[in-house]
Amino acid sequence: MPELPEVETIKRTLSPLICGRVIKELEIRLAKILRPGPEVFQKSLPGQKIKALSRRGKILIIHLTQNVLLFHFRMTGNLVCLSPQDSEPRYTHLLFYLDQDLRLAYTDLRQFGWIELIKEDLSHHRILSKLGPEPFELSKKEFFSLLRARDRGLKAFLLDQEMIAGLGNIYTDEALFRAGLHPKRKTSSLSFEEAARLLSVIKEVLEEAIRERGSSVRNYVDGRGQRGNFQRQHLVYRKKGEPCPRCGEKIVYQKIAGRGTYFCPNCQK
DNA sequence: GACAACCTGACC
DNA sequence: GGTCAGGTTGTC
Repeated sequence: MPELPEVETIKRTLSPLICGRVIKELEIRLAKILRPGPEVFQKSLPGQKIKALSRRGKILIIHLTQNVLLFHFRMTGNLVCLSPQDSEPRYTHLLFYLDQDLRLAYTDLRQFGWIELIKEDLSHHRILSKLGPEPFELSKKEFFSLLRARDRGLKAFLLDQEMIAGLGNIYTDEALFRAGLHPKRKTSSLSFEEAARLLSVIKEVLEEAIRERGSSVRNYVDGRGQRGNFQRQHLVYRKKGEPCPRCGEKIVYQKIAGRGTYFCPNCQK
């Protein structure tokens, strides 16, 4: 489900609701999503205060008094804060009971996501430390050299979290369209100017998506349970057969790098 | 690189 | 019935 803009929106909407709250109790209904396992969660979490929220790539980070929780939502995971009158969402697998009568529900229809409890330092975490740079912190020169590290298709490169963190299927397709680049174009064939343009539209599309509070294509809602609006601005994603907004040719759908990919064969070379 | 695997549901 | 889904990982 969520890519960088959605996780960022969850972070921003959840922060004011749960920072400063204390975890009173924990209800675990699906143990397999918890790392290292349910016993550690049950033993460690009650009594801890939520200090701050942050994000790295598509991972949401909750900083507690003693520990840190990492959430990876994969395709359909989500985290919502419930008021006393709110009914519990479907597919709730973990429920935090907080003070002030609040509940924090982790839901995940497809059960691909995971939550990890960490004791030690974040900086040498096996997953976090392997993530590529945040798009907003990436310079043209760094991006250009990442592109040349290994020659492969642009779509596969942009989806690779170890190259650049946070892009998924939607924003990859939208950025490649804005840049006028074909998803199968080889990374090392880009000129410096093309690379600079690609990086600039990546930042642009992510910023716009965050401003619109993410894309709600199907299930996604933010930390308050509200849908995002950026799906209305999508130019190619899920637009198979529709006219290209730039040239009018039909948008094509093709499986590329293992993912359903939408692009304009006329505008993207 | 392609493909299956992990799951449940929506849509044709 | 088959195909597809805001993701990642392990296997040829």
